[in-house]
Amino acid sequence: MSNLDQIAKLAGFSKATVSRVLNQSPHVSHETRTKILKIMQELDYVPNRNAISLSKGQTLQIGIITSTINEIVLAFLDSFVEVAGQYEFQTIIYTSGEDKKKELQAFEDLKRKRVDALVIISCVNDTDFLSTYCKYGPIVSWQRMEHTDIRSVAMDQYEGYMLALKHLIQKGYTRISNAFGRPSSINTHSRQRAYEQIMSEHNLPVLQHWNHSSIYNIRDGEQVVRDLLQRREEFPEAILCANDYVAVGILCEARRQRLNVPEDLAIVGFDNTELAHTMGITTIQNPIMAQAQNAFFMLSPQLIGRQMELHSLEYCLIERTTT
Amino acid sequence: MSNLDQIAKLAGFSKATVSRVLNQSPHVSHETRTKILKIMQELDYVPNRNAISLSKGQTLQIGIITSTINEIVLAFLDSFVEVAGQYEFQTIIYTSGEDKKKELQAFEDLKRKRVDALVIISCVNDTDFLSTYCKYGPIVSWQRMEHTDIRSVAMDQYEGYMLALKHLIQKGYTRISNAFGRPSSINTHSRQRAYEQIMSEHNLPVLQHWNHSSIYNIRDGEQVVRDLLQRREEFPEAILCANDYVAVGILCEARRQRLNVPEDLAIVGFDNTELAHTMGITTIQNPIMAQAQNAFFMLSPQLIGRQMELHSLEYCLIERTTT
DNA sequence: TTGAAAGCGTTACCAA
DNA sequence: TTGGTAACGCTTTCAA
Repeated sequence: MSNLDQIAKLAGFSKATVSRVLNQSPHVSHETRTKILKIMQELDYVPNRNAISLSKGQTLQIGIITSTINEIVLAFLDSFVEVAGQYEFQTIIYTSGEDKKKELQAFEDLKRKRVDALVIISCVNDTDFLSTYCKYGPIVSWQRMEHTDIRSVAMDQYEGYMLALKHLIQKGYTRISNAFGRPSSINTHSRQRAYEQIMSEHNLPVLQHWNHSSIYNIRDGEQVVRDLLQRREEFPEAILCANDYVAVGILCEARRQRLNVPEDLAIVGFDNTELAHTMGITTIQNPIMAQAQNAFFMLSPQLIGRQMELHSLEYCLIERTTT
Repeated sequence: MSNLDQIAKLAGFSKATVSRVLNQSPHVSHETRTKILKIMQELDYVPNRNAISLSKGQTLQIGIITSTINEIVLAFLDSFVEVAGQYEFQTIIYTSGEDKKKELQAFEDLKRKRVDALVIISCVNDTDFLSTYCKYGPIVSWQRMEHTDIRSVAMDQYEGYMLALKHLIQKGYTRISNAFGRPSSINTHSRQRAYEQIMSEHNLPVLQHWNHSSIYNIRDGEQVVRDLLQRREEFPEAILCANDYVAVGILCEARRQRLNVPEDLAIVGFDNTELAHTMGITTIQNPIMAQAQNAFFMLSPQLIGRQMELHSLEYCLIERTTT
């Protein structure tokens, strides 16, 4: 493998000049440049990334942290990789599996300059603690955060959930249940707030066993239906789901149990993923791609010294066949 | 940010000794070690990754190349990140979007020592050309490859497809159609070979318009059903799919078109993903996780100087409700 | 057990 | 427009 020194010697110039050619400096004569470029080509030379990173103090790598990669995360991840790539940044995945120690490695990697910035999709460490890492580089979060200086790119789900609730009530459903995600998350709190508010406003019944938590995926959704069926006489008319995948699970299991959707049970998903479209599930359109792009845009002032305009975000309801 | 030099000076030792502490060298007195460790702690010191990578000539990063991240890729990616992480390796995603130039960047990054190794999930460049990069580091592929020294971790899909075909024939289906993936891929050729062989062996009909190519996802699957319905009188009894997602699309669209599954149309997926289970789709179990682990194991001799035993791979058929 | 010094391969500042 | 040289922060070899 050839290096700058060899190129310089062969060309009869100094390393400095070769470096200038590499960095498209205007202060190189045309002649010199062509000569050096020719030699680089002959030697099949490419600069060593580690040396550049060390010297510049910048790696052009961004870490992205998630407890696990599922289809919801995928939509965000995919969009983020795409937009970061447009600005020459690469993306490194850190999956924690909910392990605090493992998750912390990503933050340590910011400190040790392996990555220039960090994007949190989900995290389990204390956010106040995590925000002490902000001094090592910019950090943004998809997951909503409180009491920290880590900015979040997500929207308050209160609005979106409200949309779904109003839709159900307007359609005449009154016995409304929920399949929430992480119990302690801000999203879940927002959703609960919306639910409680509207149910009491309209004087609608709320049964304890209608509200499930820690429901994340298809299998969890299937289980919810089986749980609800335990008390058939108190069966809800509609269910709001943590995400579309939960809705898929509920829909499939409901069919398996000979329930008619939406007559026996109406279902509303969340996110408007491809699958919700395919299976005809009414859902809330969550602009994930726009949020992923915003995540990069929020990092960009510190990364590339450029302020980018953020996409404006808005929920909307997509009515399909499950309500 | 503190560095080795500062630690050394404060501790009253040389950089070499501090470095030895960092690398758990046995040639440091207990006293010295504790003293140095204490100072590191006080200064909140962590070594700079770029400096280490430059000095050692190793980055502990592995690049993984795919044209796009979809759910099938996800299963592989997720498992690979997991196993690589166990050996302290991080994973960098390169999505090419089928763009040869963009894809090549990953290989250039191997050359410029940004990554220590490469895993190809799918690629569009000429494989003979790509294999010239093998001299810069180990490369393995999930996608099957021919005529190169890039080893593949995938199985010949002939076997798996045969399993599905025999199952259908045994169940009495005779008008069998296909939804293939990338037309030029080795997988597709294997599948076609299996199909042609068994159909001629059993003297079964093969209609031109039964065989679709470039069918990759749910939407493509939906379209296949609409296409087939164009000629209702020549409608097949069964369809084999490129993957489970295609099968999902076909199943959903079939229902929408009031076709009964499996009476009017039997469906067989491929891969046995979570979704196939949920929707009760008969499919071929493809040990993706084992293949992802094998991918790392095949790199490991050159990466960590250790030969690992590969998982043995085997297909099997999972019968559910769509056949 | 410790230290001095030469790498690793760039960039960037100051002169010329 | 060019060159010399000091960073960048660590590892590793050779001596002591």
